[in-house]
Parts: sequence; structure tokens; C-alpha cells
Amino acid sequence: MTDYVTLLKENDLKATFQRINILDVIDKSGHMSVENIYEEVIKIHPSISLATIYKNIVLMVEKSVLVEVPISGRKSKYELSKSDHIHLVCTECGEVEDKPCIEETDKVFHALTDSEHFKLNKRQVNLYGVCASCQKALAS
Amino acid sequence: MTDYVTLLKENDLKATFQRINILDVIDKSGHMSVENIYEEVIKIHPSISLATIYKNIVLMVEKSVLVEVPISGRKSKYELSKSDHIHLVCTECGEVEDKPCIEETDKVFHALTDSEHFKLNKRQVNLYGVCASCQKALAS
DNA sequence: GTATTTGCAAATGATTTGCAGTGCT
DNA sequence: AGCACTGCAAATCATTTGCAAATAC
Repeated sequence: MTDYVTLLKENDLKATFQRINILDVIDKSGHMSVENIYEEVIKIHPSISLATIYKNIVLMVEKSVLVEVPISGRKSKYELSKSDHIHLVCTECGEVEDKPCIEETDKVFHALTDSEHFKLNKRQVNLYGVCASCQKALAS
Repeated sequence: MTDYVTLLKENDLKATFQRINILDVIDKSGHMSVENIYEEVIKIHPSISLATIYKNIVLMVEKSVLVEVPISGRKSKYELSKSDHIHLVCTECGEVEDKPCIEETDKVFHALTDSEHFKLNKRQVNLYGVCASCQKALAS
């Protein structure tokens, strides 16, 4: 289990029970919408308010503890900051799966942006399709 | 100038003045938020309502005439459907620029998804950074 | 002890909906 | 003519804000 207390303190955020639970819940699931986070955290900490979830997501995104994953046709999800990767987004069930990023791809991106004098900071690759389990469900 | 009337009719949508103007405005700018679309279209067609803009965007995205471009930390923008490309998103001014997609990158994506038994339908690549003109503005 | 954070309730903002009238084909 | 589309106003849903009480350090 990751040490969320340290992670928070390193980013000048007090280690409250609420924050630790938000991080824990996101980490367990991988990618979650605000609504989903609330539904899960409230099970562990029934008195938490939705406003607290919102305030903390905003704060933790600012501090780069969390990353927003915007998705076509759905609400954004949030994930813990981690090394670059690609998202496979299922358009049926909405699940997001991570795949490691390929080094070659990254080189291509830099080549593209350098020629534009564009100072590249962050890559975001979403591949939309149908996951294996939804394909099965659809076939039946 | 593209023939928006044909484009609409091919997609079973009546060619109303409102829709033609929405398409025209998006095409001219490249990428626009709902708000921006409304601000521009109202100049040409002052009686249009925001509800009509919303209804038509939903409809045209369903019919794949438009594509949603979700962006971290901002409202989604919309563009006309066109061949695959990459978005350079400036985190300062919010402008989005298109770059042609590299064939190699596409092969890599397919390799990644095939191994997952993931049926790939759509690619969405956003590269976030600072555009040339914002770099200049920031330097001064 | 002090500054930050929380939870509540209210405010704001964004998007959707219902419906009567209008316009495309 | 007939159905789809528009515009308005109201409804809903999502997110933000202000403030008094609670908590981390």
C-alpha cells in the first residue's frame, strides 16, 4: 500500500482522513469520476461531503498528485499521477485500462512538436473501442 | 467552402440555417467550445437560442458530423469530423492546433490494442504544452 | 495555537427538457 | 401536409462558494 500520508505532505497538503481515503479509493480502482469517488469514500467515511471531494480533487490536480483524464462523451475521470501511459477506453462500459507508453511513440511526438516550436509538457493518448468483456456481452 | 447542406442531408439531418451556421463557424475556427459557438453564431443569426446549439451539437456528434475534443482543465471543444490527426493544446491560451497523424504511431496503437483483444475504433491524442506565441508573451 | 480543512447550505453555472409555434422537404 | 426543428422558459444536474466549527501539525 502506497504511503499516501507522505505523498500528501510532500505536496504541502495536510494528511486528512478524507484525502487519504480519496487517494486510496482512486488507486484501488485506477480511474474514477467525481461521482464514483464520492460513492466509494462515503462507505468508509459516511460524513464526508461532496463539496470536500470537489475541493480536494481541484487541489490535488493543482499539486499534480492527481491527473484528470477527460473522456469523449463522459465525465472526466481522475487517476494518481504515474509514468506516461496510454488509456484504452471502452465506449460500452466506460472502463479505462492503462497500457505502458512506447518509447518510439514519444519520439514521434517530440519530433512533431519541435517542428512547431511547441513546448511539449504532457501527453494524453486515449484509444476508444470495445473491451474484450463487452465484446462478449454484445455477441450474446 | 464545404457544402454543409449535403453533409447534413447525407446524415439525415435537415439543412437548417442554424445548423449550417454552426458548422461554418466551427470549420472557420477549427475547434470551439459550446459557448464560443454560441457567441459567433449569434452574430449572424441573432435569434438563435443556446438550447438549439446544445441540441444540435448532441445530434451532430451522434451522427458523427462533429467530434468532441475533451481537454484537461477546460470545457470540451468540437471539430468537424476529419481524418485522424493529433491535437497540440496550448495550456496558456487554450488554442488547439491539428497535426497530421503519423502512420507509424497508428501501427503501434494497433499492436497495443490487438494484444488486449480490444476492438479499436477511435484514436485521440492530445499533446499539452505552450504554443510559440504564448512562449513569446511569457518571455516578455 | 494557528492556519487549514471540513461540512453544510446556498449560489452559481452548465446542460436538458417540454411544449407551442415554425420551417424544411 | 407532415414531421423535424426552433426558441423560450423552466427543470435538472454539476460545480463552486462562504462561513462557522473541527482538525492537523
